[in-house]
Amino acid sequence: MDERELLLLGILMAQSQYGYRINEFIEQNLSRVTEMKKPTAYAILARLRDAGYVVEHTEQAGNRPQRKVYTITPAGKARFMALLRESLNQAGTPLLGGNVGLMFLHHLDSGEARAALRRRLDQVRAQIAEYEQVPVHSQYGVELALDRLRAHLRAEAAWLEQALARLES
Amino acid sequence: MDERELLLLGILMAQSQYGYRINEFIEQNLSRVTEMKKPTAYAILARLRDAGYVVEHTEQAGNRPQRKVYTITPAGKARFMALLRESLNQAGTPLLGGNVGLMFLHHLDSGEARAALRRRLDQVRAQIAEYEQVPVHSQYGVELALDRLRAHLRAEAAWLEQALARLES
DNA sequence: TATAACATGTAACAAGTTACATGATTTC
DNA sequence: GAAATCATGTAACTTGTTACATGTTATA
Repeated sequence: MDERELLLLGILMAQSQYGYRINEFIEQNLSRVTEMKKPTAYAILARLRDAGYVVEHTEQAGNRPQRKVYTITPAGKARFMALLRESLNQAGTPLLGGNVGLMFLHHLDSGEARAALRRRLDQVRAQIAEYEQVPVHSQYGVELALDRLRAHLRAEAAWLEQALARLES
Repeated sequence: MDERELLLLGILMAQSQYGYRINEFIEQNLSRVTEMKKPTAYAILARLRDAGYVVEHTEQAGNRPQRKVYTITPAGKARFMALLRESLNQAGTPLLGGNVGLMFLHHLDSGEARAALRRRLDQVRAQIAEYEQVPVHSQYGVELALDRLRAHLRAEAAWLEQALARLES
């Protein structure tokens, strides 16, 4: 199941768009949800077109470079719903990074270990603060995803606090 | 920063080992921490050898196929500590999957949306139950990493419950 | 007048996975 | 006698990233 394909189709469900704008939107608003880069977006858009999930028509605004506007087809909408159901029905284990370091924490003396975890805690708290300030752009359901990320950040902070408390004793 | 390199060096910090056993250990005990596959492990081991972080000596037990046993060198130990510090000091945003689906949850009618989240909740609860049963093999610091994963699974369950409650109202 | 923004892409590269190759040996 | 385990790897494939190519038009 390709989350990127679902994302692009989902964006096109709301309105027809050209690649540059889609990528721009992702970079500016969805950096926390996906890390898809520009050439990848263009490539997947072309793939979706070849598969008949979207149609492409070129558009020219004034004498600016021509745009390739993508519009989702009925087949694309069906594909979107199928991918959406697939994605929502699978929980997906949170395989988060940073675990390997924790595994070997005991190789540091307890002073350094605590200092490292404290630094990590500070970073997580900073991230939480940053997320609180993210504007509530209720476009699509971004808030739901952001809310989930916030919950996990808070869980990470709480876990670090608890791990630190255990190290103190 | 390559977590896999850190992992292999960390395993070799405890004892010299040959590739097959290392991979076996990872598959059996660390499937939740890393998804590194066999050929990748062999490749990184060879790379570490070329870099002088480990030395390789072949060993033959009876007339079984010969093993390449890897032993960490002083340079390897230094490298391990450097990677460990680097890994521990960076928090790393939990970029978890499944967010894209959530973004488009509103494309399902509320009945189906709730059903999907409930299924997801069931899966997360099942995973939590599974984790409770993981034997406490205090080899290395696996428990610390597992404890963190458990915390995130519980946070995910709590978040899903809350999201469901919001959908009901 | 230089540089950033607009708009689309290609090409080279990096990294990891799957499938396959090899050959002995224990287990069913 | 067949299949699984032991043990190491290679080769082909997949996927995505970075860097580059191209050409126009606002902006500093």
